[in-house]
Amino acid sequence: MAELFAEHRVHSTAQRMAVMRAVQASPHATTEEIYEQARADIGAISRQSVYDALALLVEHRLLRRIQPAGSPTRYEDRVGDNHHHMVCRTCGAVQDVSCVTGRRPCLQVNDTHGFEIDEAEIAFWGYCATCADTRDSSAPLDSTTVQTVVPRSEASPPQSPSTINQ
Amino acid sequence: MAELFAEHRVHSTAQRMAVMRAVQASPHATTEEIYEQARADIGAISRQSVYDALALLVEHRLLRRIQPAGSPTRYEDRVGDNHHHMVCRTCGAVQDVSCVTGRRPCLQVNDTHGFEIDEAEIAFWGYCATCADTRDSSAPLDSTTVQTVVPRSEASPPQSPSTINQ
DNA sequence: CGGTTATTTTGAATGATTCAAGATATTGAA
DNA sequence: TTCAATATCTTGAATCATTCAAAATAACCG
Repeated sequence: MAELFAEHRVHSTAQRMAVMRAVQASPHATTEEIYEQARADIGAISRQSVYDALALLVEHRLLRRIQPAGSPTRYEDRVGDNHHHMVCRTCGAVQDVSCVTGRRPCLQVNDTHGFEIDEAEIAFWGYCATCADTRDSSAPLDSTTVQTVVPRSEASPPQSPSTINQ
Repeated sequence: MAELFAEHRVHSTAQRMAVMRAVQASPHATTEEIYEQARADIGAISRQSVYDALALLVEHRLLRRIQPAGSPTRYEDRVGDNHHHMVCRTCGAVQDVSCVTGRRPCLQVNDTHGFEIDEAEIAFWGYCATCADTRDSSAPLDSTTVQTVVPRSEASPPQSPSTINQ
Protein backbone atom coordinates (compact mmCIF):
# COMPACT_ATOMS: atom_id res chain seq x y z
CA MET A 1 0.00 0.00 0.00
CA ALA A 2 2.94 2.30 0.65
CA GLU A 3 3.80 2.17 -3.06
CA LEU A 4 0.24 3.09 -3.99
CA PHE A 5 0.44 6.09 -1.70
CA ALA A 6 3.80 7.10 -3.10
CA GLU A 7 2.55 6.86 -6.67
CA HIS A 8 -0.18 9.29 -5.80
CA ARG A 9 2.14 11.62 -3.91
CA VAL A 10 0.57 11.00 -0.54
CA HIS A 11 2.69 10.54 2.58
CA SER A 12 1.81 7.22 4.10
CA THR A 13 1.00 7.50 7.75
CA ALA A 14 -0.50 4.93 10.09
CA GLN A 15 -3.80 6.79 10.17
CA ARG A 16 -4.13 7.14 6.41
CA MET A 17 -3.29 3.52 5.82
CA ALA A 18 -5.87 2.45 8.38
CA VAL A 19 -8.49 4.59 6.67
CA MET A 20 -7.54 3.16 3.29
CA ARG A 21 -7.74 -0.39 4.61
CA ALA A 22 -11.12 0.32 6.15
CA VAL A 23 -12.57 1.48 2.84
CA GLN A 24 -11.05 -1.45 0.99
CA ALA A 25 -12.52 -3.84 3.54
CA SER A 26 -16.01 -2.41 3.26
CA PRO A 27 -16.83 -0.53 0.08
CA HIS A 28 -19.51 2.17 0.37
CA ALA A 29 -18.78 2.54 4.05
CA THR A 30 -19.88 5.73 5.79
CA THR A 31 -17.41 8.01 7.51
CA GLU A 32 -18.60 6.69 10.85
CA GLU A 33 -18.06 3.09 9.81
CA ILE A 34 -14.62 3.91 8.49
CA TYR A 35 -13.81 5.68 11.73
CA GLU A 36 -14.83 2.67 13.78
CA GLN A 37 -13.01 0.21 11.60
CA ALA A 38 -9.83 2.26 11.53
CA ARG A 39 -9.97 2.64 15.27
CA ALA A 40 -10.40 -1.10 15.73
CA ASP A 41 -7.47 -1.54 13.38
CA ILE A 42 -4.81 0.70 14.87
CA GLY A 43 -6.22 1.27 18.32
CA ALA A 44 -6.77 5.01 18.21
CA ILE A 45 -7.51 7.66 15.64
CA SER A 46 -9.46 10.88 15.85
CA ARG A 47 -12.56 11.50 13.83
CA GLN A 48 -10.98 14.60 12.35
CA SER A 49 -8.04 12.58 11.08
CA VAL A 50 -10.48 10.28 9.34
CA TYR A 51 -12.14 13.26 7.67
CA ASP A 52 -8.74 14.69 6.73
CA ALA A 53 -7.46 11.40 5.36
CA LEU A 54 -10.61 10.76 3.36
CA ALA A 55 -10.53 14.24 1.82
CA LEU A 56 -6.87 13.81 0.95
CA LEU A 57 -7.31 10.37 -0.55
CA VAL A 58 -10.23 11.57 -2.63
CA GLU A 59 -8.27 14.57 -3.81
CA HIS A 60 -5.41 12.33 -4.87
CA ARG A 61 -7.71 9.86 -6.62
CA LEU A 62 -7.13 6.97 -4.28
CA LEU A 63 -10.74 6.97 -3.18
CA ARG A 64 -14.02 8.04 -4.63
CA ARG A 65 -16.65 9.88 -2.70
CA ILE A 66 -20.31 8.89 -2.92
CA GLN A 67 -23.00 11.16 -1.55
CA PRO A 68 -26.42 9.59 -1.91
CA ALA A 69 -29.23 12.00 -1.15
CA GLY A 70 -30.40 11.73 2.42
CA SER A 71 -27.53 9.54 3.50
CA PRO A 72 -24.16 10.36 5.04
CA THR A 73 -21.16 10.45 2.74
CA ARG A 74 -19.71 7.13 1.69
CA TYR A 75 -16.41 6.10 0.13
CA GLU A 76 -15.16 3.39 -2.18
CA ASP A 77 -11.81 2.39 -3.58
CA ARG A 78 -13.00 1.59 -7.08
CA VAL A 79 -11.63 4.64 -8.80
CA GLY A 80 -10.25 3.55 -12.15
CA ASP A 81 -13.36 2.16 -13.75
CA ASN A 82 -16.68 3.55 -14.76
CA HIS A 83 -19.59 2.46 -12.66
CA HIS A 84 -22.60 3.92 -10.97
CA HIS A 85 -24.75 3.11 -7.97
CA MET A 86 -28.11 1.81 -6.95
CA VAL A 87 -29.39 3.07 -3.63
CA CYS A 88 -32.14 1.44 -1.57
CA ARG A 89 -34.77 3.90 -0.42
CA THR A 90 -35.50 1.84 2.66
CA CYS A 91 -32.20 0.71 4.13
CA GLY A 92 -29.78 2.96 2.26
CA ALA A 93 -27.75 0.06 0.91
CA VAL A 94 -25.53 0.98 -2.01
CA GLN A 95 -24.82 -1.48 -4.77
CA ASP A 96 -22.45 -1.04 -7.68
CA VAL A 97 -23.80 -1.02 -11.20
CA SER A 98 -20.95 -2.20 -13.36
CA CYS A 99 -21.99 -0.04 -16.27
CA VAL A 100 -25.06 1.04 -18.11
CA THR A 101 -25.60 0.11 -21.71
CA GLY A 102 -25.36 2.59 -24.53
CA ARG A 103 -22.46 4.52 -23.18
CA ARG A 104 -21.75 7.88 -24.63
CA PRO A 105 -24.94 9.11 -26.27
CA CYS A 106 -26.84 9.38 -23.03
CA LEU A 107 -24.39 11.83 -21.61
CA GLN A 108 -24.33 14.38 -24.34
CA VAL A 109 -25.98 17.53 -23.16
CA ASN A 110 -27.71 19.56 -25.83
CA ASP A 111 -27.23 22.97 -24.37
CA THR A 112 -24.82 23.57 -21.51
CA HIS A 113 -25.67 27.23 -21.00
CA GLY A 114 -21.98 27.92 -20.58
CA PHE A 115 -21.37 25.20 -18.05
CA GLU A 116 -18.07 23.37 -18.31
CA ILE A 117 -19.16 19.86 -17.46
CA ASP A 118 -16.54 17.38 -16.33
CA GLU A 119 -18.56 14.64 -14.73
CA ALA A 120 -21.88 12.88 -15.02
CA GLU A 121 -23.16 11.21 -11.94
CA ILE A 122 -25.89 8.62 -12.15
CA ALA A 123 -27.78 7.24 -9.19
CA PHE A 124 -30.46 4.61 -9.48
CA TRP A 125 -33.11 4.62 -6.80
CA GLY A 126 -35.35 1.80 -5.71
CA TYR A 127 -35.52 -1.05 -3.26
CA CYS A 128 -32.95 -3.73 -2.63
CA ALA A 129 -33.97 -7.36 -2.80
CA THR A 130 -34.38 -7.67 0.97
CA CYS A 131 -36.39 -4.50 1.46
CA ALA A 132 -38.53 -5.14 -1.62
CA ASP A 133 -39.67 -8.41 -0.07
CA THR A 134 -40.79 -6.98 3.22
CA ARG A 135 -42.34 -3.93 1.60
CA ASP A 136 -46.03 -3.19 1.65
CA SER A 137 -46.63 -2.60 -2.04
CA SER A 138 -49.80 -0.60 -1.35
CA ALA A 139 -47.98 1.86 0.86
CA PRO A 140 -47.63 5.37 -0.52
CA LEU A 141 -44.24 6.40 -1.78
CA ASP A 142 -42.27 7.93 1.00
CA SER A 143 -41.66 11.64 0.93
CA THR A 144 -38.15 11.31 -0.42
CA THR A 145 -39.41 9.79 -3.62
CA VAL A 146 -38.96 11.87 -6.70
CA GLN A 147 -40.26 10.57 -9.94
CA THR A 148 -38.83 10.86 -13.37
CA VAL A 149 -41.22 10.45 -16.25
CA VAL A 150 -40.92 9.12 -19.75
CA PRO A 151 -40.95 11.98 -22.23
CA ARG A 152 -43.72 11.87 -24.81
CA SER A 153 -41.47 12.54 -27.76
CA GLU A 154 -37.80 12.32 -28.56
CA ALA A 155 -35.68 15.22 -27.45
CA SER A 156 -34.89 17.86 -30.03
CA PRO A 157 -31.72 17.15 -32.00
CA PRO A 158 -28.46 18.38 -30.52
CA GLN A 159 -27.23 21.77 -31.61
CA SER A 160 -23.75 21.91 -30.23
CA PRO A 161 -23.44 18.84 -28.07
CA SER A 162 -20.91 18.84 -25.29
CA THR A 163 -19.72 15.31 -24.96
CA ILE A 164 -18.35 14.37 -21.64
CA ASN A 165 -16.64 11.26 -20.49
CA GLN A 166 -18.85 8.58 -19.07
CA MET B 1 -53.33 27.64 -7.17
CA ALA B 2 -56.15 26.42 -4.94
CA GLU B 3 -57.37 24.20 -7.80
CA LEU B 4 -53.92 22.74 -8.23
CA PHE B 5 -53.81 21.87 -4.57
CA ALA B 6 -57.27 20.37 -4.70
CA GLU B 7 -56.38 18.22 -7.68
CA HIS B 8 -53.53 16.79 -5.72
CA ARG B 9 -55.61 16.30 -2.58
CA VAL B 10 -53.72 18.84 -0.55
CA HIS B 11 -55.52 21.27 1.75
CA SER B 12 -54.58 24.73 0.73
CA THR B 13 -53.40 26.81 3.63
CA ALA B 14 -51.75 30.19 3.64
CA GLN B 15 -48.41 28.67 4.61
CA ARG B 16 -48.45 26.00 1.92
CA MET B 17 -49.42 28.47 -0.77
CA ALA B 18 -46.64 30.80 0.29
CA VAL B 19 -44.15 27.94 0.11
CA MET B 20 -45.45 26.96 -3.31
CA ARG B 21 -45.21 30.53 -4.57
CA ALA B 22 -41.69 30.82 -3.24
CA VAL B 23 -40.53 27.76 -5.16
CA GLN B 24 -42.29 28.92 -8.31
CA ALA B 25 -40.63 32.31 -7.99
CA SER B 26 -37.15 30.88 -7.60
CA PRO B 27 -36.57 27.40 -8.92
CA HIS B 28 -33.83 25.35 -7.21
CA ALA B 29 -34.21 27.43 -4.08
CA THR B 30 -32.88 25.99 -0.83
CA THR B 31 -35.13 25.42 2.17
CA GLU B 32 -33.65 28.49 3.78
CA GLU B 33 -34.35 30.67 0.75
CA ILE B 34 -37.88 29.35 0.56
CA TYR B 35 -38.35 30.07 4.24
CA GLU B 36 -37.21 33.64 3.82
CA GLN B 37 -39.26 34.26 0.74
CA ALA B 38 -42.41 32.76 2.26
CA ARG B 39 -41.89 34.84 5.37
CA ALA B 40 -41.50 38.00 3.31
CA ASP B 41 -44.66 36.98 1.49
CA ILE B 42 -47.12 36.31 4.28
CA GLY B 43 -45.34 38.02 7.15
CA ALA B 44 -44.70 35.03 9.39
CA ILE B 45 -44.17 31.31 9.05
CA SER B 46 -42.15 28.87 11.07
CA ARG B 47 -39.24 26.97 9.66
CA GLN B 48 -40.91 23.72 10.62
CA SER B 49 -44.00 24.60 8.61
CA VAL B 50 -41.78 25.16 5.60
CA TYR B 51 -40.23 21.72 6.07
CA ASP B 52 -43.67 20.18 6.54
CA ALA B 53 -45.14 21.90 3.52
CA LEU B 54 -42.22 20.99 1.30
CA ALA B 55 -42.38 17.33 2.32
CA LEU B 56 -46.12 17.26 1.70
CA LEU B 57 -45.90 18.97 -1.67
CA VAL B 58 -43.17 16.60 -2.78
CA GLU B 59 -45.17 13.62 -1.60
CA HIS B 60 -48.17 14.81 -3.58
CA ARG B 61 -46.10 15.50 -6.69
CA LEU B 62 -46.51 19.26 -6.68
CA LEU B 63 -42.83 19.79 -6.16
CA ARG B 64 -39.67 17.91 -6.89
CA ARG B 65 -36.82 17.60 -4.46
CA ILE B 66 -33.22 18.05 -5.57
CA GLN B 67 -30.38 17.02 -3.33
CA PRO B 68 -27.04 17.91 -4.89
CA ALA B 69 -24.10 16.39 -3.05
CA GLY B 70 -22.57 18.83 -0.62
CA SER B 71 -25.43 21.30 -0.86
CA PRO B 72 -28.59 21.74 1.16
CA THR B 73 -31.79 20.38 -0.30
CA ARG B 74 -33.40 22.35 -3.09
CA TYR B 75 -36.86 22.32 -4.65
CA GLU B 76 -38.40 23.00 -8.03
CA ASP B 77 -41.89 23.04 -9.46
CA ARG B 78 -41.06 21.39 -12.78
CA VAL B 79 -42.52 18.01 -12.03
CA GLY B 80 -44.23 16.79 -15.19
CA ASP B 81 -41.31 16.74 -17.56
CA ASN B 82 -38.06 14.91 -17.77
CA HIS B 83 -34.99 16.96 -17.09
CA HIS B 84 -31.79 16.76 -15.12
CA HIS B 85 -29.41 19.19 -13.51
CA MET B 86 -25.98 20.72 -13.84
CA VAL B 87 -24.34 21.79 -10.59
CA CYS B 88 -21.47 24.24 -10.29
CA ARG B 89 -18.69 22.93 -8.06
CA THR B 90 -17.73 26.45 -7.07
CA CYS B 91 -20.88 28.40 -6.37
CA GLY B 92 -23.41 25.57 -6.18
CA ALA B 93 -25.64 27.05 -8.86
CA VAL B 94 -28.10 24.59 -10.32
CA GLN B 95 -29.13 24.77 -13.94
CA ASP B 96 -31.75 22.69 -15.70
CA VAL B 97 -30.72 20.40 -18.52
CA SER B 98 -33.78 20.02 -20.69
CA CYS B 99 -32.92 16.51 -21.70
CA VAL B 100 -29.98 14.40 -22.69
CA THR B 101 -29.76 12.82 -26.11
CA GLY B 102 -30.11 9.13 -26.73
CA ARG B 103 -32.82 8.58 -24.20
CA ARG B 104 -33.54 5.10 -23.08
CA PRO B 105 -30.46 2.99 -23.78
CA CYS B 106 -28.35 4.74 -21.22
CA LEU B 107 -30.66 3.80 -18.42
CA GLN B 108 -30.82 0.11 -18.94
CA VAL B 109 -29.01 -1.62 -16.16
CA ASN B 110 -27.42 -4.90 -17.08
CA ASP B 111 -27.68 -6.62 -13.76
CA THR B 112 -29.82 -5.21 -10.98
CA HIS B 113 -28.78 -7.75 -8.32
CA GLY B 114 -32.39 -7.95 -7.23
CA PHE B 115 -32.88 -4.23 -6.93
CA GLU B 116 -36.27 -2.88 -7.97
CA ILE B 117 -35.24 0.36 -9.64
CA ASP B 118 -37.87 3.04 -10.10
CA GLU B 119 -35.82 6.12 -10.79
CA ALA B 120 -32.61 7.24 -12.39
CA GLU B 121 -31.13 10.47 -11.21
CA ILE B 122 -28.53 12.24 -13.29
CA ALA B 123 -26.40 15.11 -12.10
CA PHE B 124 -23.82 16.85 -14.23
CA TRP B 125 -20.92 18.43 -12.40
CA GLY B 126 -18.65 21.21 -13.54
CA TYR B 127 -18.32 24.96 -13.47
CA CYS B 128 -20.88 27.53 -14.44
CA ALA B 129 -19.95 30.23 -16.96
CA THR B 130 -19.22 32.82 -14.29
CA CYS B 131 -17.10 30.60 -12.08
CA ALA B 132 -15.27 29.04 -15.03
CA ASP B 133 -14.05 32.52 -16.01
CA THR B 134 -12.61 33.44 -12.65
CA ARG B 135 -11.16 30.00 -12.12
CA ASP B 136 -7.44 29.36 -11.94
CA SER B 137 -7.14 26.54 -14.43
CA SER B 138 -3.87 25.36 -12.91
CA ALA B 139 -5.37 24.97 -9.46
CA PRO B 140 -5.78 21.41 -8.23
CA LEU B 141 -9.27 20.00 -8.26
CA ASP B 142 -10.96 20.69 -4.99
CA SER B 143 -11.51 17.84 -2.63
CA THR B 144 -15.12 17.38 -3.60
CA THR B 145 -14.16 16.48 -7.13
CA VAL B 146 -14.84 12.95 -8.17
CA GLN B 147 -13.85 11.85 -11.59
CA THR B 148 -15.53 9.49 -13.94
CA VAL B 149 -13.32 7.94 -16.55
CA VAL B 150 -13.88 6.90 -20.11
CA PRO B 151 -13.98 3.11 -20.33
CA ARG B 152 -11.40 1.57 -22.65
CA SER B 153 -13.81 -0.80 -24.32
CA GLU B 154 -17.54 -1.04 -24.79
CA ALA B 155 -19.53 -2.46 -21.95
CA SER B 156 -20.47 -6.11 -22.15
CA PRO B 157 -23.80 -6.73 -23.89
CA PRO B 158 -26.91 -6.70 -21.73
CA GLN B 159 -28.10 -10.01 -20.37
CA SER B 160 -31.47 -9.19 -18.91
CA PRO B 161 -31.77 -5.46 -19.04
CA SER B 162 -34.08 -3.75 -16.63
CA THR B 163 -35.41 -0.77 -18.47
CA ILE B 164 -36.56 2.09 -16.38
CA ASN B 165 -38.23 5.30 -17.31
CA GLN B 166 -35.99 8.20 -18.10
C1' DC C 1 -71.83 24.71 19.43
C1' DG C 2 -68.56 21.23 20.79
C1' DG C 3 -65.49 17.66 19.86
C1' DT C 4 -62.27 15.67 16.74
C1' DT C 5 -58.77 16.07 13.48
C1' DA C 6 -55.42 18.77 10.91
C1' DT C 7 -52.01 22.18 10.92
C1' DT C 8 -48.78 25.32 12.82
C1' DT C 9 -45.67 26.97 16.20
C1' DT C 10 -42.06 26.71 19.61
C1' DG C 11 -37.96 25.11 21.40
C1' DA C 12 -34.93 21.51 22.16
C1' DA C 13 -32.19 17.74 20.14
C1' DT C 14 -29.65 15.26 16.73
C1' DG C 15 -26.22 13.96 13.15
C1' DA C 16 -22.75 15.04 10.11
C1' DT C 17 -19.34 17.99 9.29
C1' DT C 18 -16.11 21.84 9.85
C1' DC C 19 -13.28 25.24 12.37
C1' DA C 20 -9.54 26.61 15.26
C1' DA C 21 -5.76 25.97 18.04
C1' DG C 22 -2.50 23.40 20.25
C1' DA C 23 0.38 19.07 20.44
C1' DT C 24 3.26 15.56 17.89
C1' DA C 25 5.68 13.85 14.47
C1' DT C 26 8.50 14.12 10.32
C1' DT C 27 11.76 16.13 7.17
C1' DG C 28 15.66 18.66 5.45
C1' DA C 29 19.24 21.64 6.09
C1' DA C 30 23.35 23.20 8.82
C1' DT D 1 22.86 15.10 15.33
C1' DT D 2 20.26 19.06 16.25
C1' DC D 3 17.29 22.52 15.18
C1' DA D 4 13.91 24.78 12.67
C1' DA D 5 10.27 24.39 9.33
C1' DT D 6 6.64 21.88 7.79
C1' DA D 7 3.25 18.34 7.94
C1' DT D 8 0.08 15.76 10.44
C1' DC D 9 -2.83 14.62 14.22
C1' DT D 10 -5.71 15.50 18.26
C1' DT D 11 -9.00 17.95 21.04
C1' DG D 12 -12.99 20.39 21.77
C1' DA D 13 -16.07 23.77 20.36
C1' DA D 14 -19.06 25.49 16.68
C1' DT D 15 -22.01 25.30 12.73
C1' DC D 16 -25.52 23.86 9.53
C1' DA D 17 -29.45 21.45 8.06
C1' DT D 18 -32.76 18.78 9.71
C1' DT D 19 -35.83 16.28 12.87
C1' DC D 20 -38.32 15.38 17.21
C1' DA D 21 -41.82 16.36 20.65
C1' DA D 22 -45.33 18.74 22.62
C1' DA D 23 -48.24 22.53 23.14
C1' DA D 24 -51.17 25.99 20.69
C1' DT D 25 -54.15 27.20 17.08
C1' DA D 26 -57.20 26.53 13.27
C1' DA D 27 -60.45 23.93 10.38
C1' DC D 28 -64.02 20.58 9.78
C1' DC D 29 -68.12 17.81 10.79
C1' DG D 30 -72.07 16.11 13.08
